[in-house]
Amino acid sequence: MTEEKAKKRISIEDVAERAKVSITTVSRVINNVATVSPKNRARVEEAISALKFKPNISAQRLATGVNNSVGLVMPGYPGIFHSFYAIELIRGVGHACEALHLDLVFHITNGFNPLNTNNVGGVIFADIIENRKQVESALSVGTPCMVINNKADDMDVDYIAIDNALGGKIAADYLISLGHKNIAIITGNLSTQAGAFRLAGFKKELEARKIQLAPENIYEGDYSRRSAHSAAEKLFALPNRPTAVFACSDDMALEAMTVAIELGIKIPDELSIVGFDDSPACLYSSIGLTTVKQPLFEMAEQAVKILHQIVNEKHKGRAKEILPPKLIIRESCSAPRS
Amino acid sequence: MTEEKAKKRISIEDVAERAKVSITTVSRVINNVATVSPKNRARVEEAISALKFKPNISAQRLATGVNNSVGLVMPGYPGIFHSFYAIELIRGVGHACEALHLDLVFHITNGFNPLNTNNVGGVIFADIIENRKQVESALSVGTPCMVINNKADDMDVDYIAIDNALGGKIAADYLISLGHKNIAIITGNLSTQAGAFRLAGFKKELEARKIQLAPENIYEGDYSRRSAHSAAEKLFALPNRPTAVFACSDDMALEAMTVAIELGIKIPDELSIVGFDDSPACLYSSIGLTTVKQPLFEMAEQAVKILHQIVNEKHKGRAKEILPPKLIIRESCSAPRS
DNA sequence: TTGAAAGCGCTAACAA
DNA sequence: TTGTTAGCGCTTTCAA
Repeated sequence: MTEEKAKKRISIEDVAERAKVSITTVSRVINNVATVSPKNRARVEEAISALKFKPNISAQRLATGVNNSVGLVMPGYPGIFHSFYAIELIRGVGHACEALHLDLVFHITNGFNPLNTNNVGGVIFADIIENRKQVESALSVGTPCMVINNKADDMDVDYIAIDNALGGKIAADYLISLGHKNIAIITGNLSTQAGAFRLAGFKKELEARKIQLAPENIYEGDYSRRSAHSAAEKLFALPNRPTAVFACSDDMALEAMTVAIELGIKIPDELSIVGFDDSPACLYSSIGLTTVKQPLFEMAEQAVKILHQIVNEKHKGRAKEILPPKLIIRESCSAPRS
Repeated sequence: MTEEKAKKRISIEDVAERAKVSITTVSRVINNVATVSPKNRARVEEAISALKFKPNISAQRLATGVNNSVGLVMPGYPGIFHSFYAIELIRGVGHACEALHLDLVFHITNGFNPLNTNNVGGVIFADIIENRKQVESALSVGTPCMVINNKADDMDVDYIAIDNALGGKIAADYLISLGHKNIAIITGNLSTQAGAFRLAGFKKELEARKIQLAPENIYEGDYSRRSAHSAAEKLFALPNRPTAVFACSDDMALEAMTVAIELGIKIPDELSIVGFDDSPACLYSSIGLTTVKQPLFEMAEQAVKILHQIVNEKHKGRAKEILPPKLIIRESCSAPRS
């Protein structure tokens, strides 16, 4: 056998040998510990770059017990990745991880498979729909968790969410202030918090302002364009057609707009529409969509920061943050024609 | 001091103790080794679930030297995440990782910061724009790498890409077969392979079919809607206005369509448009966009599978795969008006 | 079928 | 300022 064995990865020992110091000293320069003589530091650095040494992170984690990575678990239902929502979360989390030098471990879940959260320092659950079990399981083994986009008050977990009720209120308030009295809503999926809260906030504001919300003016959608399409058709065929509609997502608002245009209904003159999300799609519709913008990116970023504090035990108490959405006015609304 | 110390994580030893076996036996059941008596196996399993034990993955990796995670590094330039391209890659990679039980470590890069690829089994580089150095560095320390969307023939690295030249040819072929003779192109960024190859394939096919491509019918865009907007304005103002245009991305095609409509040019009667990507935006334009679809999801999935083979030394030779795009016909093209 | 013990590559007392 | 050494939690010979 003259065969060579595969050359093994180079380790801290190889570096130590070449630099003629102990592995401890090498470890010290890796970790920027001050107590290393300039001479030794230089030699170690030379050896590191000559050998192209990169520390073995698994070994570091095992030795320190510290794991500087965060898991991001997202529900894997079809279409989620084509939603503006998911993209913004990934971007925000990614950005924050980058800034904090955290590894981002990305996990798409069906909600049922058990999750081994033991290889991450903490976990961010982007929404909890089907996967409450996974959150509980992570919590039970002591993994720091952060839930995004759910007011998870029933769960003894830290969370950060959008104030969806406020979002509904903002939409209602704007439409009312424009003078509308016959207002409709195409809701999101009401089994999601976002869907339910937007409707609730909207309703409440109408009530407070003494505007009637007729039952036939409430149409339950599910965020999909399909659902908005049929909702819009029914709404626009009403004998007493609403002069304004609040669609609980931009996709749905855009679809409603398309239906209206096909029907020859003039926007915003005959119909005002407000959406929710401020997705890029708004910008390229024929009529700029007025919408309620949610700080998704910021929410995701903030989630990472808080999780990081929790992991480092720098966070006091449960985090329960609620971020306000805000109105972006474009061209799709006006006062009703009298 | 009556204070309790934080309870430590439960380890294989705790399980062994409770099950009254050695840690070796516990390790065996974790790893599904056959040689464990049913009785012991049952006891270990009981202990594991009672204690909610989850193996420490860093320790496993250190002990085995095997790292079942793949890094995905994406360029971090602004806007990438709003591109259909990036999303499809993430989806495809995520899906394949899920199927192969690989951890996906997501890394957004500016292209300059050094990358420690030592904590992943292999790396997928989604496109290489600014970050050729990072690829070379990963390669030099022996990390298995896979480049996506670049025919990286100059780099001794495995890659998988789309046949962009074929994409250009397909678009040209379709337009020619419809009877067009005055055809224009709005190119992508020509400093990217995709941009350059699509143009080259397009040009070549026109030449082969003896169709003249006038210099003023070639307009260099950069995939952005802005660039397409000004390109379209110039193109449509030409004295001898083209009857067909191939825009090298759907976004650009859609923008060109918008400009045309504003100018009162009828699509497809007076102008045929073909795009590239088959992004979801196509479906919701007023006129369905005929486009060249690239198998991005499949490419990403395939990249993971190949990388996985490489890591496990089950791949013979360099992978150099090229996937064909295909034409999706919708409503934006017709024969030219004679 | 089982267990003792030697690492995997690194960090962190502790001693010098 | 430096080095020795004992782990971190797991896998894997090797013997029994």
